[in-house]
Amino acid sequence: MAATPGATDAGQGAEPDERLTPARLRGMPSRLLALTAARADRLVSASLAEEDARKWHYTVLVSLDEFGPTSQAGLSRRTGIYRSDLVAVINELAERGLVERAPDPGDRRRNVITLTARGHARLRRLDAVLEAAQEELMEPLSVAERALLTGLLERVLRH
Amino acid sequence: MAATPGATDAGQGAEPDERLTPARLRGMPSRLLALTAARADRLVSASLAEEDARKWHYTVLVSLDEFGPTSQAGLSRRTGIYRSDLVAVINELAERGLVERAPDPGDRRRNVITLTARGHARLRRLDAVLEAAQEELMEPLSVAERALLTGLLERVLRH
DNA sequence: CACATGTCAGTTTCACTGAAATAA
DNA sequence: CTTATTTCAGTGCAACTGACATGT
Repeated sequence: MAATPGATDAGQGAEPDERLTPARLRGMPSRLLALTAARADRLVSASLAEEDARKWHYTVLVSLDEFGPTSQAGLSRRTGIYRSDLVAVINELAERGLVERAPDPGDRRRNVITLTARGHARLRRLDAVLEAAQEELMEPLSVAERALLTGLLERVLRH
Repeated sequence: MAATPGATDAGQGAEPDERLTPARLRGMPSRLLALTAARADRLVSASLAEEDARKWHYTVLVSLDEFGPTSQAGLSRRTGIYRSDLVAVINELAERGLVERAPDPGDRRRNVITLTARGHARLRRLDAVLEAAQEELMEPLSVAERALLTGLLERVLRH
């Protein structure tokens, strides 16, 4: 998803006719990964959009929930969202009353971002929505196969 | 890779500190897919860039090689590249002498794009480069595990 | 008439940069 | 003086849209 915001675009919306895909491309791991990530991203983004949320909203809310109130710079480091872009994300969350932005008395350069009660409630809702999206994505696989897939991906990622 | 051009961006370049990633995000399939696809894309794009090529160049060359001379609209349908953007891709390939653009005598709206001898040679080179990139990506996995991974991805994709 | 093709000019969306204001 | 934080203005790129000219 988003803690590395992830395959945001994930490629062209207009998928080509798969039957006409050149053989050399069909089994190529990088391509399969791109296609699958793109589908995952579409699923997740669409689910969140129905809840008036975006991936970064979720990422920030989760991070605040698990680590407690944090400065914007700290959030940026945790989430991978650029400090510049975080401003807008926090603005949107604050508008919706999901977080509060208050100056840090201990270091007056900082804003401390805090999850509100509404933010908590919204996060629980989004957790469920995300869970459902993952389920839909992995639907063709058994539980054991899902674990296998994530395990293989983790190993590829662990360099 | 590219036949659906794929997770082009694949997310922010600045990956967050993985140790600080919220637990709920860590094992999330959509996120693992996004991260892995991003890494794959970086690897592939960098390899191709060293050869003065981009993913779409490869996609178009492969498509011409496997299906023979094709109109731009046909190429667009096969590769998923927008017909508007194809113009630039074909221009770049033609500049390098890898393809030729000639009016179709049978249907004068069309340009027929043909792979040149140089284009063939370049394609063989790019095949090798791509193969090496896939190998580097999948390096942590055994041959059997690679097949397992691609098989699982194919099943997820096959809806 | 409609539809397809190749082209161009444009918007949008994101990742990303640079710099200013404030404070440590 | 150097460094960190927040913010804003703006760049670059890739996907995508709309429209036009030409031809079927």
